[in-house]
Amino acid sequence: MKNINFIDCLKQKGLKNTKCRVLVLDVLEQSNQPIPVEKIYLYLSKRGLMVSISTVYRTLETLVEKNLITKLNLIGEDKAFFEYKRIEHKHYLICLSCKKMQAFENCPLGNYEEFLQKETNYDISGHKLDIYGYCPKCKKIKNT
Amino acid sequence: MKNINFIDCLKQKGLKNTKCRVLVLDVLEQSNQPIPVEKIYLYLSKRGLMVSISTVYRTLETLVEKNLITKLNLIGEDKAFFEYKRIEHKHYLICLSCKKMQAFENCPLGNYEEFLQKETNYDISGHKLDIYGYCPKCKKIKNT
DNA sequence: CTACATGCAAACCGTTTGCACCCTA
DNA sequence: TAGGGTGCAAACGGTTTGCATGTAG
Repeated sequence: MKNINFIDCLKQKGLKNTKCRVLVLDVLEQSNQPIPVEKIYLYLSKRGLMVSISTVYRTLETLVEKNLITKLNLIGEDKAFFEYKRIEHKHYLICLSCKKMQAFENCPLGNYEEFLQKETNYDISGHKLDIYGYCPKCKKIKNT
Repeated sequence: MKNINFIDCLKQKGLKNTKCRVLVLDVLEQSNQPIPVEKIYLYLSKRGLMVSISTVYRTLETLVEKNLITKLNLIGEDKAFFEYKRIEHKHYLICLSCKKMQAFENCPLGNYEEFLQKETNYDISGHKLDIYGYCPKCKKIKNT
């Protein structure tokens, strides 16, 4: 029962154990791609948790602050997406047509950050890389 | 007088030559970093062009459609930024504290897109890479 | 002269907030 | 039982839109 992990996880971060928080973590952890707020809200209610949308926003904000999830801004979307923060470093290949987001794990940056840090004297904390294109299905449709 | 270029440019794209469009292109072309809409609006009025904010939005939308400028969504900003679309391929090193955006031109992706295209069978059209950190100045402040 | 560009104000939509109430620890 | 979490509704801020008017080609 992984939800117990989430409960511990919340406790460690000094957060109270709340149905909403646990379920949000669960929903995001289950998903293999970032989700917009409305969908999170929807999933929660599907699982029988009726919360107000503002609670969802507040929950997400808290979990971002505590570094348990990540907020994403994607091209062509004017709302925020969220994803569970895994240990692995991930990037997404995003289909411009169907919006499907497929993760790929090997990061092409390599040790470029270190190099850039030396070169610019910045204190680099991370990067954001998304690759855009058309998935095999949409590519076919586009070309017919 | 580069504005003549812009006029030609608009004509080529089948757009009417408008003060607002030319000036927006000029403002973005002048800037060495992406600008939010309000600032564009401000610059226009500084240069003596009083337009309504909706015209600015419509202008930007049009120019994006015609591939003359690019719309950006940046982490931690809930509004859109725009930049002039140059031939060179650029990425930004963004300071999380002062929000300064410094471009760097050598793209660490190399031929990774080709590789990914072969591997995934996607039709890849581009990518978005931003690197985040603290600039030398803010880094110093942060550590004191 | 006509299609497209603009101004204005209202609508929109995602997100945030103030306040009263509730519940976890 | 105290301090954080929640619901509700209103506010907010960036962006879009409908419609009447103006203007480039």
